[in-house]
Amino acid sequence: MPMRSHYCGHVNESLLDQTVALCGWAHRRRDHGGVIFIDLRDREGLVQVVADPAAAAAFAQAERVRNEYVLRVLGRVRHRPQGTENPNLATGMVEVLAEEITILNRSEPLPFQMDEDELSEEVRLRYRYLDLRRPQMQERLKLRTRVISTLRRYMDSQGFMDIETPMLTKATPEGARDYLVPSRTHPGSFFALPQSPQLFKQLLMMAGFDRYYQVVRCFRDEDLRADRQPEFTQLDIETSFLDETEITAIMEGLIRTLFKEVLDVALPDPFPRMPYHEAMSRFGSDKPDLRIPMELTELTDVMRTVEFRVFREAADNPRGRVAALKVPGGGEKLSRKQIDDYTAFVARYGAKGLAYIKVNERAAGREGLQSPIVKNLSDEALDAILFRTDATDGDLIFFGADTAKVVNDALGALRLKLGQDLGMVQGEWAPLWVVDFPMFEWNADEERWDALHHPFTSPKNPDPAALKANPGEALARAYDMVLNGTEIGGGSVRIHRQEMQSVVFELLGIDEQAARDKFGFLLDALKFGCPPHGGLAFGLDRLVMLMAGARSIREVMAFPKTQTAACLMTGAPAPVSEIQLRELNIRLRPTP
RNA sequence: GGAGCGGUAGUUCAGUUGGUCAGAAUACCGGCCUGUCACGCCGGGGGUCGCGGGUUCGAGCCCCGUCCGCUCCGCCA
Repeated sequence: MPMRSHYCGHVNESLLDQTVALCGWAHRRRDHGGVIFIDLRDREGLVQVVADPAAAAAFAQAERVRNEYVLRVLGRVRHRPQGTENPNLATGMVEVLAEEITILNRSEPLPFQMDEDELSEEVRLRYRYLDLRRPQMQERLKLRTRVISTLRRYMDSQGFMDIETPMLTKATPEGARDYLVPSRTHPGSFFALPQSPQLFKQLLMMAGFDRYYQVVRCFRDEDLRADRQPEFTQLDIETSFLDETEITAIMEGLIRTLFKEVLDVALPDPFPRMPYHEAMSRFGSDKPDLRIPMELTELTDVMRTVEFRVFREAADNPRGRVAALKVPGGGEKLSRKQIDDYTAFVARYGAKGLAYIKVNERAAGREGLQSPIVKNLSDEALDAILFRTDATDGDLIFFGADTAKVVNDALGALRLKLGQDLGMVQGEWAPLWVVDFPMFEWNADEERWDALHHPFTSPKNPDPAALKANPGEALARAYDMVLNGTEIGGGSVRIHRQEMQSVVFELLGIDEQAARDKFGFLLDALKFGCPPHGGLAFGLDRLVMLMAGARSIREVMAFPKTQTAACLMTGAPAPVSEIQLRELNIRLRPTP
C-alpha cells in the first residue's frame, strides 16, 4: 500500500520495500548517465534518492537545475548497498529508488550554503526563510511547538481557561517604554501595545474566571539583549483564591511536566526556595545559577576596623559591602593577564578595581600570601578572610568593596564568568524559586519608592498602615522562577483591597488623580468584591532557549528582530506615505 | 546614552610594519568522469575591501565621522 509522506517524509527501515511519496527540498543532484542521485532534506536528516533510468532520463530532460529545487518523489524504499554508509544520512541504511520525479518548483542558487556551520547572523536574518530550512532551526521550532502543546495540555488538565486580552490597549505610566499605535478615530490619541496583560488578567479574576492562562505576545520598547526582544511571548497565568504556596506548586508542576515530557528530564520536586536577601548575600544576584559551586563570603563586619581605606570605607558605608569570592585552585589556573582581564570585566559593573590574594601556602601565614593588598591588612583581618573563605593552598580570593549594589553586581557577574571560563558548571538543570522580595527600592533621583515587582503586588503584611509606616522593610508576596541563572518566570499574589492599592500608589508617588486617570477601571473593579488572586508569567522564549541549549532567544523565534529592533528581511520599521500619516492626524517635523 | 568586537568575492574567512595584497576554500559557469554521498579531474567568470572624509608619493591596513551586525553596561515596574 502506498504510503503518503507529506512534505519531507521520514524514511526508515520499517518502510523497506514499501512505496512512498516524498516531498521536500532536494539539493546537489549528481547525474550519472541515466542515474540520478539526490539528497532529499528530511526533517530528521537526509534521505538519499536514486532514480531508475527512465525516471532519471525524464528528470534530466525536464530540468537542468543544479543546486536546489522542490521535488515530489514516488518510489520504493530499499536497502542500500554494502559499503556505502554515509554518516551524514540520519536514515543511514535505506534509500528510495525513484520511479517518478516531479519538479514542483525550481530554485535560484541559494545566497548561502546550507551546510555552512557558522553563518553570520546578518545573512541568516536577511534570508530567514532559508535559514529556517536548516535542520537545527527546524528542530528548535519543533521543540518550541512541543513545549507549547504540552503546556496547553497541562493548563487544560488543571482547569485553566484560555482567554484573549486586547493587543490595542492603554499606555501604562510605569514600567517599560510602550509601543504606541495612533488612533485614526481619536485624533491625537494613541493605543499602546501591551507590555503584559497584567491588568486584564486581574480583571478576569474579578469577573470570576478563577483560572486563566494565555500564550500571549508582549511588547516593550527597550534596548535589546540576547534574551530580550521588542516582542516576545509570555505564558501568562492568574488564579483566584490560591496563595503563593499553591500557585508555585502548580507552576513548578508545569515546568517539571514540560521537562519530563519534552526532554525526558526529571527536575527536583519540590524546587528549592531561597529568600531574595540570601540570594543577594550568597550569590550577588537575585537569579543565582546554582550549578556553579562558588559563593560570596561576607566580610563587611571584619573590615570596619582595618587600616586599608578602600575596604574600611565600603564597610562603614550603610549601603556598602565588602565581600570575597574564593576561586578554588585559582592561584594556579589564573595568570596575571587573566586577572587583569577580570578587573576590566568587573569595571563594567562599576567596580573600581579587583583586589585579590593568591594563597600559596596558608600555613606560612602572611608570607604564604601573594597579593598587592596584604600589606594593608592586619593579621586579624587576614585570619578572618582565610577562615571565612576556608581557603586552601592554590586558591585565589577576589574582593569587592563598594556599595552593596556594585559589589553584588560585580562579584555576582564575576562568579558566573569564572564558573564558565574555568569549566566549573556542575549538572544540567538547577531550578529554584527566589522569594521574599522587598516591596520597594528607594529611587534616590526622584525621591520616592519604586516597585521592585509591579504596583499591584501584595505586601506580606496585610495592614496598609504598617506598610506606610515602614515601606523599606516590607516584603512582597512575590516569587521568581530561576533556571540556570536565567529568570524564566515571575509573579506575585496581588493586592485585592482598594485601601492597600491606594497606599501603594501613594508610596510610588502616583497621586490620586494620576491613579484615577491610569487605573480608574482597576480601582473601580476593586470596589465590587475582588477575590484574593495571584499569578505569574513565564518568558516562553527564554524557557525554550534554555531547553534548546541556544544562546539567544532569536534562535527559538521564527522571525526575530536585530539589536536595533529592525527586521532585516522585511525592512521594518519603514517610513509610511503622507496619506497614511494624514489619516492618522500625524505631522512629521520637517527634517532639517 | 555608553563600552567592546566585527564588516574584504554569493558564503565562510586570510591579508604581517602603509609599498606584487585583491587572495584561499566553497558556491557559481563550461567541459570530462559516472553508485555518488563534502564525489573526482580540467578550465572560467566573479571585488566600490560597509559608506564618507582625512593623513601620505602611496591606504583593505593609520586618523575622524557615519551606517550595519553581535556582546555587554545603562534601560527592561
